[in-house]
This record gives sequence, C-alpha cells and structure tokens, in this order.
Amino acid sequence: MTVAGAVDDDLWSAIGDPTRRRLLDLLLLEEAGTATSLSQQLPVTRQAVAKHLGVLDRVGLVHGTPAGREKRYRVDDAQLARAVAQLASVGSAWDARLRRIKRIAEAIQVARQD
Amino acid sequence: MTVAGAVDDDLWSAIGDPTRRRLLDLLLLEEAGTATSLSQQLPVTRQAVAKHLGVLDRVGLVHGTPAGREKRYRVDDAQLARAVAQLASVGSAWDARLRRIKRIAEAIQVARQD
DNA sequence: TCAATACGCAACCACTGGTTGCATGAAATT
DNA sequence: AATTTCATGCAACCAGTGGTTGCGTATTGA
Repeated sequence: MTVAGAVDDDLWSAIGDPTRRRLLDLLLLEEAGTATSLSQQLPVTRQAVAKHLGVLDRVGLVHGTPAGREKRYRVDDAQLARAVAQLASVGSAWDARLRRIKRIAEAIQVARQD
Repeated sequence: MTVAGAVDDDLWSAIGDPTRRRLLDLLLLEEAGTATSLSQQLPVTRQAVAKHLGVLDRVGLVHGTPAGREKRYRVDDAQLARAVAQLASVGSAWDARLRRIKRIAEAIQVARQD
C-alpha cells in the first residue's frame, strides 16, 4: 500500500491549510459558526473564511445550512473521523518504514526533545 | 492545548503537498535519490522535484549532500519522526474532541465504509 | 420605513507548484 | 586531450490559490 494515494489528496489539501485547521478547531469547540463569527476569532477577513468554508464544504468536512440572513456551518463528524483515520494511516505507514530501517530508536529520542 | 499551533505550520505545509509526500515515500523506499532519479518515478519534471527537495531540505525533513556531479538526498529520520508525531498529535486531538461531543460512535462506523 | 448586519460576487495582489529554456560543471568516451 | 554526455542550477513564465478591498443585495430589527 502506497502512503500517498491520489484519493486522499483533496482531503489532505483541505486539512493541510493552517487556517482551515484552525477553522475546524473552532467549529469543534463551538458546535457551529458563521463566516463572520469565525472570522472574528481569526486573523483573516470574513471573505477569506467564507472561501475556506467553501472548500471544506465541497470536500464534505463541514456542512452549511442557511438560517435567515446568516449561514451556519457545522462539522461533519463522520467525514472528519475519516480524515483523522487517513492522517493516522499515513503517519503509521511512515513510522513503520522508519522502524523497518531500524534507525527508529535514536530518532524517537531526538523527536522527544521539543 | 490548541491543535493548530503556529510552530508546526512550516512542517505541515511541507508535508501537506502530495508531491512532497510521494517524494518522502520514495526516499524512504530507496534510502537515497537525486532530483533526476526521483523525477523519473514521478509525473513531474526534474526542476519541480528539485524545488520540492529544496523546501524539504529547508524544513530539515531531508538532507542533500553533493557527490560528484550529482546531489544525493536522504531522509532525516529524526525530523520525519518528529513530523509523524505532530501528525498523530493533531489527529488524536480532533479525535478526542469528536469523542467528547459523544457523537463518535456512528462517525467511526461511517468512516469504516471505504 | 430605514439603518444595521450578513452574505455573495468581482477585481486585484503575492506566493507557490509547475513548466520550458539555457548555462555550467563533472564524468565518461574517444 | 578533446569531446560528448549527463546532472545541476538559474531565470522566465503560467495557473491556481490564499488573502485583501470594494460593492451590491437581502434579511433583521428599531
């Protein structure tokens, strides 16, 4: 099994952006949020957040429902769980390869220094 | 502890690119490689690979040493282990939050469908 | 009714992943 | 020794994207 499958690429690129990660963070904390409410807790404009919510919505990690004059976004738990699983999968694959080359011992020690 | 710390962003952006992930993959498999040798196993040009190796080198995930007319790159095991650890950390943080909202049960089942 | 607020669209800028083209330097061949 | 080959590096260029500002529109509430 190859670590970097083409299927996961959109998911990765969605999760790969720091602003989008923080967005998911906020949505997990607050259960729901609009572009403007979220933008107030981030160092970017409302429009930037709106674009990000757009790509997250397109990938399915988030779902937005119009509520009057505002559009409320929520995390799609199943999709995020799926994403987390893929994260873990890539990580463990690399980990396994590092371990297989038997240089993992010192590597872990150095990695624990931060 | 916040999931998306500013410190990790360069590491994430390095790992976030699909081509760079595949590059790391290849380097883990073959122990070492040059821009040209790696580009032959990827659907991108040698120059693109060279640029990617440049950013991976700058972040420290990879290290290139000149050997005659070619420049041989190897993975930095410690750094990659560190990166994998951060991957896992973000994943488990999200996982914990999903779990804490107690909707995790069905989410996992749906996620297992692929 | 009218002001405030939340959204969407469009134009614009900077950066980045990708390309092609060319120049340079080391290796190998004759 | 001279030449050809091969790997690298640099520069220009293009497309996509994260970010901004500006404006128009619709819903809410005074």
